[in-house]
Amino acid sequence: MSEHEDRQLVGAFPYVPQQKRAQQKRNSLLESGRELFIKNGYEPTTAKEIATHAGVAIGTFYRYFSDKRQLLLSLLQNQLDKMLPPEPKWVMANPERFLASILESHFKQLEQIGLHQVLPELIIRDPELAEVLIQSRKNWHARILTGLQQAKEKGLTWPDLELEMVAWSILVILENIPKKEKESGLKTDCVELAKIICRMVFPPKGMTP
Amino acid sequence: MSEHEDRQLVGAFPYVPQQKRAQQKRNSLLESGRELFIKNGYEPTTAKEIATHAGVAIGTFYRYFSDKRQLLLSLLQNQLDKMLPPEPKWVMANPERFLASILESHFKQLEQIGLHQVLPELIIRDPELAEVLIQSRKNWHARILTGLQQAKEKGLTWPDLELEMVAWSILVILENIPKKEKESGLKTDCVELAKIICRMVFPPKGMTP
Amino acid sequence: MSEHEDRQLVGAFPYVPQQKRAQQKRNSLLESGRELFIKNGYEPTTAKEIATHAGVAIGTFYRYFSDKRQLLLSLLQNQLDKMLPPEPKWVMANPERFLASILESHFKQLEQIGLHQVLPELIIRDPELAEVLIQSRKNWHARILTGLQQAKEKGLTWPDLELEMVAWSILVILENIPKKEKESGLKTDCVELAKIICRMVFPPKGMTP
Amino acid sequence: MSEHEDRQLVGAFPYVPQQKRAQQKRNSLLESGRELFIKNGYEPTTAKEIATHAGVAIGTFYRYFSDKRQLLLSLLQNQLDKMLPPEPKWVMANPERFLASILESHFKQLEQIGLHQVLPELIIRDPELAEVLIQSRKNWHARILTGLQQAKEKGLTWPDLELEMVAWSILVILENIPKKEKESGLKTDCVELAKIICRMVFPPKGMTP
DNA sequence: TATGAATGAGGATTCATTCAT
DNA sequence: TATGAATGAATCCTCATTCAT
Repeated sequence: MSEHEDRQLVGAFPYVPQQKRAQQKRNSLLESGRELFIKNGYEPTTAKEIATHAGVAIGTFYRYFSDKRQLLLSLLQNQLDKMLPPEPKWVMANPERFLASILESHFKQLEQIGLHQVLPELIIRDPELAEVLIQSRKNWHARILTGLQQAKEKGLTWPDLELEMVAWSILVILENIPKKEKESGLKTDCVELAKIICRMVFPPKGMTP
Repeated sequence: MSEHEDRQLVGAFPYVPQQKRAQQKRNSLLESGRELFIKNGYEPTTAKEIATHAGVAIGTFYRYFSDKRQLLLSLLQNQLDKMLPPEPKWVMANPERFLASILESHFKQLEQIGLHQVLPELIIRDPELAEVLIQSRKNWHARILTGLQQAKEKGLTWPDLELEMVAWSILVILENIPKKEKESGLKTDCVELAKIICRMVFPPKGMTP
Repeated sequence: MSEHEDRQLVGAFPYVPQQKRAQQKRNSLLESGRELFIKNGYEPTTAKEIATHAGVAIGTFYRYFSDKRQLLLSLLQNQLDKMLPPEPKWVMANPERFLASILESHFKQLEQIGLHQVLPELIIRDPELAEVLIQSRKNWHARILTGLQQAKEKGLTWPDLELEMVAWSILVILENIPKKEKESGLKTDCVELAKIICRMVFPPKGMTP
Repeated sequence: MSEHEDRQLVGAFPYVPQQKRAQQKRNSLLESGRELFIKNGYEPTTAKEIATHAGVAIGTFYRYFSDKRQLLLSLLQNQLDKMLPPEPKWVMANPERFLASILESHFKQLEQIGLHQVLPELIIRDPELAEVLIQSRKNWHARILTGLQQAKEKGLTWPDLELEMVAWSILVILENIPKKEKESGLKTDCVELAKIICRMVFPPKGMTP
């Protein structure tokens, strides 16, 4: 039943089609929504636009989604799934490798990050959605935190490390890289970035902490 | 002529009233706009709402602002002015003190930060406005960068410090603190934060770099 | 494909419906517009009024017309087509018969003349529209002129006839008859009118020019 | 009391100032109204515009005129006065001279004709005003008619002349000359025009009617 | 008198949503 | 199922008019 894999969990959807043809139509709407939300923002994008872009009639839009918001939620559902961490194990020997993996998995999801641009607009208006997003961030945060804790327990980090705050700092930096790249137009040098972050966490090699 | 002091410069707008009474009304509209934008977001806030909240008729709104966007720009004009840096001198002896001053000046502007919540919504739709905001960020960034450069020239920092990226990291962290506080409900411990940041920049005291 | 016959060409408007039902609705709007424009004038007539009069919602109005002006243009498009001349051949033997035909075809278009009442209001504000109307008049003028020329070449007219100006005079007289009838409430005596006009053009029967 | 000469007769005016200064202000408003009505039409011209153009505040506008319509009426009152006929006596010996005088007096009032452009817009909406204008036309018509009658009584015209209709035709031609000149950009040749008109009225010289 | 700030009714237009075909 | 016509609430904005200064 692999067709049901991404069945939506948020809200009660009017209809998740069983037939392949219909599935395609639904996906086409999702994809159109994603593109238009990213390009024009959430509010300014109309249901009609999405339908037209997807090559279906407006009535069809409302067959698959109760409204614009629900399409967005489905989209996020999909994306948040993709955001699930690729086993973020903090490898003690070479912490920078850990960061590399996080950065890698993060940047490979550039499209999904596109949606991130849209979210701030929504968080204010949609507390339910905000909650979902905050949870997602908390997961990220927790994963980073866990890694740090393990490293700390092994005596690898600064002994007085404020785990919470460092984890948060790392999270914030990672989150904002796409924005930085977009504004500057330059690709970020991951090695340098990892070095910087590691200095927050680990004392210099030659120094006994 | 103190009445003219904060005359607005944003746009070529119809009217900035000369009379005290009218000035008050205009400010009242600005303040109402700020509150509602922060509370409900930009798009969902209507001109009528702002007028009603300010206790004036809708016509009065349009007397002072060509539209909602103009009001927002005026608001930002005010706020961005307030963001001008309070003598951002990087005091070599005690770098954490420098951070303290930045953090301090930053947190004292909590209201302005409120507006920041609104901005992402706008950046997609309003490239002109986006430009203004990006400029403002660049100023912040430049100021932090300058401080770091001076410190580096004095041999105080890690010798291989990637100035640009460190400055950007610091900026991002500072920018996101209000959001963090809002989400977690906790006040940030500035001392800890300063310590973390300093580790990105300076080698440990006892260590000759 | 008779459904496509009277597809509108004015402007690039959203939608000319393919379905019969919708066509009817569109025509109903056109007719309502015509009536209200004639009765109340162009400016004072609102889109809402037209929609209500046509028995549809305001949204439906904007489905078929981008705005009031567009509706008017469509209306004129229809009417100007109807104004195309019914073979305006100047029959040499009996010039008054020629006039009769013009007058006849002119008076049979009383509804279209209704719209003429509306036009002066628009010409000032809408140069594009004014151009269309002036062209239409020029056509009329040209047709009258051609007839006169033929008559002149055959030696039927006053030899020193100022063709241009006579044609213009006839045009003006014809154009204003509806107004005259409206103001006086009396039907115009076409025979008398024809006689008067013919005296401008032709020397008396018994007189060799 | 020559200052009172053009005291308004239409409606009850809020205020006709006695003082010279105020009179100037009032005239300035009238003149501004005239210019703007002619340039932009009646409806689209706002009271504010008129006031600004006249260099006074909007409140002042309403001191002198109850509203836009009343300003227009005052304007027409002035103009209609100017339209009073310069003793239109039909000189039997040379009828073309008569026409010359009419045409002359008519073309000397080109500015007033400017207002004529505005009237059609109003007639539909303002029956009271329409009445005034129709009366004015009737006066013109009556004057032309009288001249023709005298000529007819003297046996100068076609014996079967339809006085009413000829008078009307002449009126219509005269009325439309400014429009013609505006559209074609050419000055009308009065002599030719007079010739044409005379042929409607008088039999050829050599011919005993 | 003159000013111009304030008012708010009213017109234009959009778009989410429904429903008959 | 798919369509797209129809709806009308909601928003934007203007402008005639009033009234406190």
